[in-house]
Amino acid sequence: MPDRPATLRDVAAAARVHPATASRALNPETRILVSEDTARRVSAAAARLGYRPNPVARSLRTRRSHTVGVLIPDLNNPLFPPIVRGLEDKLAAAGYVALLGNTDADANRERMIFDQMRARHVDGFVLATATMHDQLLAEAAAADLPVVLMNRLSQDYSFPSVSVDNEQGARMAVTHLARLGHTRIAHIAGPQEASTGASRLRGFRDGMASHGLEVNEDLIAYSARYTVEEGARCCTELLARPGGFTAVAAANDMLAVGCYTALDDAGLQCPDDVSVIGFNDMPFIDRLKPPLATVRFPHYQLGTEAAQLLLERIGEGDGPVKIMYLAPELVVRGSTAPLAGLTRAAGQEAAAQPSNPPVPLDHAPSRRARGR
Amino acid sequence: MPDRPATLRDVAAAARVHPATASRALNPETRILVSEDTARRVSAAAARLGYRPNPVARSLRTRRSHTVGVLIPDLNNPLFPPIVRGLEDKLAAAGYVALLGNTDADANRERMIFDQMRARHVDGFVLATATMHDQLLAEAAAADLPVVLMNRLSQDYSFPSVSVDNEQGARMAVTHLARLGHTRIAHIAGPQEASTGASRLRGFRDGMASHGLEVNEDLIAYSARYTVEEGARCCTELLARPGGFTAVAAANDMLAVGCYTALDDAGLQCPDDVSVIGFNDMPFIDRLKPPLATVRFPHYQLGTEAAQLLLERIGEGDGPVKIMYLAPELVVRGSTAPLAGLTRAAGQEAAAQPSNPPVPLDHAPSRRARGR
DNA sequence: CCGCGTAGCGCAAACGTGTGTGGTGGGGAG
DNA sequence: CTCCCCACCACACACGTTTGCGCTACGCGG
Repeated sequence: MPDRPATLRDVAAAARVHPATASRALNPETRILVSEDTARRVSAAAARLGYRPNPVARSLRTRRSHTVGVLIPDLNNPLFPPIVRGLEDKLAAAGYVALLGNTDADANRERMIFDQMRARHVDGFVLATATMHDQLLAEAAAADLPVVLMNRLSQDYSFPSVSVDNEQGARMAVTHLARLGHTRIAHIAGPQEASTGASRLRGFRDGMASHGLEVNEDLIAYSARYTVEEGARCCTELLARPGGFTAVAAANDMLAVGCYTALDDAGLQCPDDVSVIGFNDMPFIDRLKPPLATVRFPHYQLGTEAAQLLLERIGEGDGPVKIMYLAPELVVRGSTAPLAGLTRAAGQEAAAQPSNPPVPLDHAPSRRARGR
Repeated sequence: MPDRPATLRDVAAAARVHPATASRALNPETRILVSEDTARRVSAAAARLGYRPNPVARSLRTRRSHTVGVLIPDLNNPLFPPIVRGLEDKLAAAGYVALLGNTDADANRERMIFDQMRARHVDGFVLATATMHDQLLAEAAAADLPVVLMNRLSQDYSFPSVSVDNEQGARMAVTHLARLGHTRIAHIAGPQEASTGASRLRGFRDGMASHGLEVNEDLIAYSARYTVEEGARCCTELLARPGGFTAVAAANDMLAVGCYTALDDAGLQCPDDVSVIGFNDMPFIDRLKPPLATVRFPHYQLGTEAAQLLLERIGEGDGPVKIMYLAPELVVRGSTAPLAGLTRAAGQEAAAQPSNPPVPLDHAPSRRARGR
């Protein structure tokens, strides 16, 4: 065996043809240009020599790196691993590979990573980072770089995107709480620079209105980031305000977990004193102290759809811009309970059945906690 | 501005030198070969044109892709995101980028991904996949490909590796349970093809022996994979065997979570009826129903150290093979309690202080559950 | 029989960079 | 003054692949 990996010239020599012919014979696109006989001969030689085309040389020539950049805030956020897996699986099936970068919601870091990836000549970008109106999109558009937005939208430019229907999801959360009898419902809003934060707030307001509930601005706290700490801070802040509340809808599971800590510190019980509902249905969130009720969307599929959209953009150049929404799904768990003094039956909605195809983690049917 | 990105020839032309000279002037290694004056001129021209070296062309020439392959079982396992971040951060600082592949503990998939990455000419590998004696290592060694093992060892070949001291960690878990008064301690072993599974089992046996406790084979169940389901299956199996037990040390947090489900299904309370301790201190594991006691190791640092070792291998060719162990740390939480009938004081060990630098998730000091 | 279209293949030039080799000029030593 | 050495730079080629172009041979219609 050769210590040096077989090159196209070796294959060509073995098949007694010119390297150019070997190239055409091996490329499915151009195989029709060579006779069937020689194509077979070349293929045989390639197989015999264990030939593997050098993607670096190919990239240099074709100006296609078959890599895409994926920018996310932080891989440690349990929301992202399934999404990233969906992305990578889909991309890998098409011969692409993802370079992922964690921006930590830092604009400078984001800029650095973006430039670095552009220097590496990625064929496209999937942006799941939070900031809404930034210059990166303009640059990418100017450079004709395919970009797909994930879980965010952009009004300035029109980019393909795939995201969950956040307004609808927030409405569903509010509706659930309202049906349990809650009227004073608080909201911990996400960062308003993020489209998820803004649209979930809209959905919250809309849902309250449609149930004839007053939206008291005192019952809305604005978090600066999607973290447990921020959730705790906001919840504590809400508890200090006058009026009080019996339920809180958080814009995100992380923020909801923060509520747990804040309620704990205040000596309050969830769900007996305060019902809590989150958003995202992060892995393992169903195993928390009271299992967290939340709004689920198919994480893995979000990734595959984003990959699909990007591949279409890369392949066909510019077609129609597709904006895709995935339907959210209410998941009722033990962190919400009927308002004290109501009949138990008020809370007996059927919990949605877990039916995401690829999330391999155990979703054992968690029993609803009994209200007392 | 040029629609076409500036190339080295453009820079050379702007500085009135030959491209070769420009190349040498810009490369820190070879800068001494050109006069200081021209070096300055070239640098100025490069800056003015916004020149970014084309990494593809450079890779083709230098046979260095500045990419490394990272193979892990499954990104959805919460253990891995912090590790991967450590890896990527360290690699990025050195100008490298990680291509990560999820093997799903499937040998065929692993083989495919490995080949694909080799085809992409990665400069090295970080292998965190579980199977111990495989052919991939032999191939990599034969091809002189730098390889670093993460959380696994190989006796056949000598590869650099970084992992937690699994035996010591398992001993610490057993010691903790023994000090609480438990004598009948069960073990849910990890897959024995994985070095973690084997060494934690050794540590368990060793710990039991050093406390003068009998290691009954009936109290050891072997899981096929590190999953919640397998943990539940094994725990149920243990419960069905004669003799009984009052504490269980799982080889992994996932398996421990499975114990929760199994105990729940059997109508048993943790920690009142059975104490449970895990291994890894996965993110969010401190927020479970009873917060899970476990053995922690610095995840992020595991990643950075692996990256460091790999970079050394890549840079300096072959030096001494370093085998690095990170010290584990016992984390006592509410899932373990003194054996019923003992004095409370027996369980009053000080909980280890959380002091990992980079794990940004909230580790609120979880109060120990009171044994009754 | 000739011309032309076409299938099939070879030739060579790229893509952008790194590097071995050679050549030129100037300065210092003999 | 001559020779040599060294600093500095240009030349050319290589890395492995794709692709536009042109050449040859063959078949077929006029």
